[in-house]
Amino acid sequence: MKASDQQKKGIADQLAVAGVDVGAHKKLCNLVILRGTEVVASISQIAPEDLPALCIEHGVQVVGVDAPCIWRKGSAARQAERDMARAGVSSFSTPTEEQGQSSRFYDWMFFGMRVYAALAATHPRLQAARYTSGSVCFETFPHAITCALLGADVASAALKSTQRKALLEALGIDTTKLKSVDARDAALCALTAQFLLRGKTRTYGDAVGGFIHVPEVTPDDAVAIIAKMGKFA
DNA sequence: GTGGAACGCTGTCGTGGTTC
DNA sequence: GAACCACGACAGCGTTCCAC
Repeated sequence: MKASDQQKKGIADQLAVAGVDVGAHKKLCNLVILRGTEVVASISQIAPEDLPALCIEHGVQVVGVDAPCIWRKGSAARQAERDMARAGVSSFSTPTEEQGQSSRFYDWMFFGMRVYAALAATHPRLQAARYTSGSVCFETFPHAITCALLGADVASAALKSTQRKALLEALGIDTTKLKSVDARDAALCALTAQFLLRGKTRTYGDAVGGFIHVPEVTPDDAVAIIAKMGKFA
């Protein structure tokens, strides 16, 4: 690792970052706050409107959110989703707002929009491909993060429960505070926030359809992570 | 009783194979 | 080559089962 990268990593590890996994009426949101590899907080069933105060209380710099930041416009999929499909990363297809209103199945997406709206005053959505400074939130999602860290051919949504837990542990994060799959997904979002602070993220999409940020690692790093995961990779 | 894991469901997209 | 269909992928939800 270059000296400048070491310095960025050190700064990123000192700052608190957060990940939010968005559910609907019953589950609400899961919030996980990381500082370095330490899980500072893991809180479940939080209303979107309560997130800013918790982020400020813990000095959170960047928030990764597991929910679409923008509805689809027209019949074509969002640019970010098309980009990921070309890269071999399957993703959930964001509907139009009208489609979202037609089924309760999409209630969780409206909760996601509430998360971005609630954070707008303290952590406005990053609307550029690269992070420069300040407190922001950004869109990401666990399967894409897993694909980015392990490779699309290794990551499996079917094994998400065990594989994502093993991935977090391979990266040195204590998962004992992360009781549910949702908490672990939020932790992966927080982890991506650390990569964003270091300038080590890959970005899919455009300003119109919104950006999706995922970690960027070297092939050697991916091999090392997979080796640490053992049978779960 | 509580919490975690597993499973099937919904809705849409992209891919690959088959048919015309 | 174009059109069609089947399949597998993702997300969250609800239910069921099992371990503690």
